[in-house]
Amino acid sequence: MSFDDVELRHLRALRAVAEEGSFIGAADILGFSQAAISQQIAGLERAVGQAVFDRPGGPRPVTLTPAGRILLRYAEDINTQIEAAEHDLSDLASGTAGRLRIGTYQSVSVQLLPEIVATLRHAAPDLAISLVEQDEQHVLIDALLSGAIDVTFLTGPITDARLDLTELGTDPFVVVLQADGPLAQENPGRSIPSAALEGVPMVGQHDCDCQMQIDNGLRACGVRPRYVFRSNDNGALQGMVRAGMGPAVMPLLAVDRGDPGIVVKQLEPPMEPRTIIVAVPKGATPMPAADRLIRIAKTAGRKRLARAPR
Amino acid sequence: MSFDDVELRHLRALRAVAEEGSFIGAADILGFSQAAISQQIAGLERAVGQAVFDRPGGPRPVTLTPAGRILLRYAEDINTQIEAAEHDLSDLASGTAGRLRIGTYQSVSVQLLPEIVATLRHAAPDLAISLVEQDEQHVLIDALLSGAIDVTFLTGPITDARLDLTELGTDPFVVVLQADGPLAQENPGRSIPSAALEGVPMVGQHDCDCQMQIDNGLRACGVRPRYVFRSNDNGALQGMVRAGMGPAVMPLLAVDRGDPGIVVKQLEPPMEPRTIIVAVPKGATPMPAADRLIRIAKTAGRKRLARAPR
DNA sequence: CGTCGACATCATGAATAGTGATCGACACGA
DNA sequence: TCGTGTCGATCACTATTCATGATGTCGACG
Repeated sequence: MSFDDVELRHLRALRAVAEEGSFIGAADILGFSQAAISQQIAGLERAVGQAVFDRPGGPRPVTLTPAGRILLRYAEDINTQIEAAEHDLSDLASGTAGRLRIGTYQSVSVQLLPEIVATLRHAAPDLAISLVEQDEQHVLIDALLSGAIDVTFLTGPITDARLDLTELGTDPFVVVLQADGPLAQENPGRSIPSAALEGVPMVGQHDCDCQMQIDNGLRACGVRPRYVFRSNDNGALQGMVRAGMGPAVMPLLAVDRGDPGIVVKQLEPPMEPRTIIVAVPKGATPMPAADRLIRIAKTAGRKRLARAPR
Repeated sequence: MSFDDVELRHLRALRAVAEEGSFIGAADILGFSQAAISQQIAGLERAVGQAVFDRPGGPRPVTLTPAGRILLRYAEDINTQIEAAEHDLSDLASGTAGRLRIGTYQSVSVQLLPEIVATLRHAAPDLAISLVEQDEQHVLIDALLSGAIDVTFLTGPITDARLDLTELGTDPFVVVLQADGPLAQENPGRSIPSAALEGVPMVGQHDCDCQMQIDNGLRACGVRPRYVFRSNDNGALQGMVRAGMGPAVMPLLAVDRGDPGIVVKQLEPPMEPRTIIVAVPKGATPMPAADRLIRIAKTAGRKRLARAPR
């Protein structure tokens, strides 16, 4: 018989008896017989090795011993914890409260995510959403697998057996040109042949997953890109295009199409587009809030992205 | 099946499995079979209404679900509480730590209590001793019965069925005279007849339990006391005696006998002495620290007080 | 494709919790 | 002082729960 035999049942009985001042009252509250309460308290006292109640006998109320008072204080605290846990878990189950940590990267952050987050906030006002922006995809994946984030956006094509992937659609790579620059004038249509970029000084991001995909795509078209300006800020890139530094190949999502100083053209032949993906850990129990996010993201993707391939 | 069915056993299993990453490991730690752990986790999951572990199957370790992570955090907290409770209770049982609140009143505070507290501190260095000084006895008794203090000094004679009384000894009432005043010169022996006080201006305390006992005692000897100065500070009273304001009748414990300006004489016939008593609530489980205090106080009483009557 | 490792499940026996009845103690009122 | 009522303890009994060992199932790995 030791302290480890204390169970929540005992603490609940302790609380009830202390509140009611009688075993019978506690029995009523807890829905047990008086004998059950008597035995529970006896069990508790055996476990802690000392009496927790003084029983004056007769119709007088039982009172806490010093040990009982100490124990009761902890019992109250523990009860509070349990209730908080219950609350948190029901929040989690409903997906409408608690915490959702979302991994994201720049181009998604700019255009797609604000709309998704707004919708999610509206659907679950008490959900604490936190965003982790990180342009290196493998870092996002590591964070997801380690539990540092609950769900993350990624770009495909990608296959990873440890992830559960949901494709939202595709985001084509486009060429961004100075609106009245020579390349735009030479190519008045909606597209521009990839050969037109060969040897042209360009602007682009610093080496990252996204830029590598662009460069690989260009090389596949026979273009060896030459960069005269690099920045990871899409607005800065677009500003440089506008200023005539050179064209940029960017994912469409990253382009601010309201800018009159630039024009957007499709590459001919088109590069394989990247797919926008939401990922959660494979096999792991999903957070309902993450499920909700994915549903919302799919809706947003249908509206804002090209149809997903296959 | 509801959240109320969660028991500490479940949380212990949760912790063990989460730490070990396997049911079998947890079973080893807790000293159960693997089947038992499996059932405990299953019971926990039924109680909370959602899975707490993802079982990937095969030799890969089980991992917490989001719900499991939340629950585990609370489980850790609760475990901490339980351990703290165990610690506090063992402190209480040994009486060497924790908290002891002692009720006291002025004359005990001055001479008897410092020695007792010093001894107690030496015997139980980690015990947090707090003193509540209050000269109105019924307030001390109320505080004791309501649990605001754990043990209190009182003065007798007293009978109260709600209290468990321990008499430490008696503290006689004595007459304090100006050393070279007329009353001292007229009564060179060790005692003074009560009649000598009749009509003499005296100094005494404001009306309190103690002073009432003195006045009743004097009246029983046929003396109607007349006070020309009152203070509840024993030092002030003694100073007034020294200054020749008049004699005082005080409990011996309250007299600073090292003062050469005063002499102490027994009253003849003697008044019924007050008894010094330590009280704890009757019937209630005693605090071991209170028991220890009482034992120490009895020793101190034997040394410093007259033998307790009968 | 078979084996191994790990969890689930099942049948069983033991421990335990809960129940209703009864006992004993105490305060209170006649 | 003696019922009397109230309350907790205890008892015997029942139902539930718990733990076990054996077996089943699933996935990973070679």
